[in-house]
Amino acid sequence: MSKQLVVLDTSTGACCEPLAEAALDAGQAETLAPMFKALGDPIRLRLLSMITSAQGGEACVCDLTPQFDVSGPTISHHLRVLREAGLIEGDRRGTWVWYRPMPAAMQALAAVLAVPAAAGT
Amino acid sequence: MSKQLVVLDTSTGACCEPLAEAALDAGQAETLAPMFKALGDPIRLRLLSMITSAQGGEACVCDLTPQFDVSGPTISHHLRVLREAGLIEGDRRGTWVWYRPMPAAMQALAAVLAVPAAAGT
DNA sequence: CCGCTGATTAGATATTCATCTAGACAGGAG
DNA sequence: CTCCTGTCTAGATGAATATCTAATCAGCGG
Repeated sequence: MSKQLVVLDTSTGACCEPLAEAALDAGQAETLAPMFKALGDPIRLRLLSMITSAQGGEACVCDLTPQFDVSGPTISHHLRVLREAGLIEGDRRGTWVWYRPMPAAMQALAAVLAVPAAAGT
Repeated sequence: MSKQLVVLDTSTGACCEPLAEAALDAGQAETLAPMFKALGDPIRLRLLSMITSAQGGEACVCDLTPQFDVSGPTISHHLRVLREAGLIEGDRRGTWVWYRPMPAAMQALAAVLAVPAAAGT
């Protein structure tokens, strides 16, 4: 289910193609902006980073929470924001809840940040 | 004002490296989160996209403003947020002001979104 | 200098957000 | 069932934000 499209144009055989040739339209911006907004908090950025780089591709809330100076409910709130933005998903497994990244969403954001190669040159 | 961080390790000279192997530390998150936050508004996202994909790698405020339904000062405010986040820079040329993207900053953000390729493997 | 156009700054306001405490819900152990 | 631990929800509050109008600054042409 989490098999996802690769937005890269590999026809030339090179990676890092200039993906952002055309400007986003209003609808795309309305879709993508909430995802970027979700990353606009240091705690959420670290949470996503921890989840994404975790062994096995997922992380337990019980391992995430103690790494921050804020209360448990605050971490829960931030995880919910990331989840509602479509950047992560989670499920309870017995006592603990585990979260995984959603690669397609992250790739969609990365694509927006691809600067046309000829920008400066 | 405009500080010039480069959070990327480009020492290998190769592109598309798996940059997000390790989780961000608190300091990196504090640096990067304001940049993501700046992109967390549809108008700013479109502004950056327009500037980035503009002919010649820069765009005039006079061409950007009419494409939105908000007032001139509001566009000016959003451009300032993008500028203070280090994502764009601008200068006045006679009557008009032109903005350009800052590719290093955008690449730093894209690197955070690189999902470790071996996540599932 | 005076007026005109483009862009930014200043101040006001209504909304959104991050955080907390208190309480509820889920699941396992005795 | 009862207790305990882990996680989430609810409600409150102070701070940050997006937007506007009015005013200011920068440059150009008479």
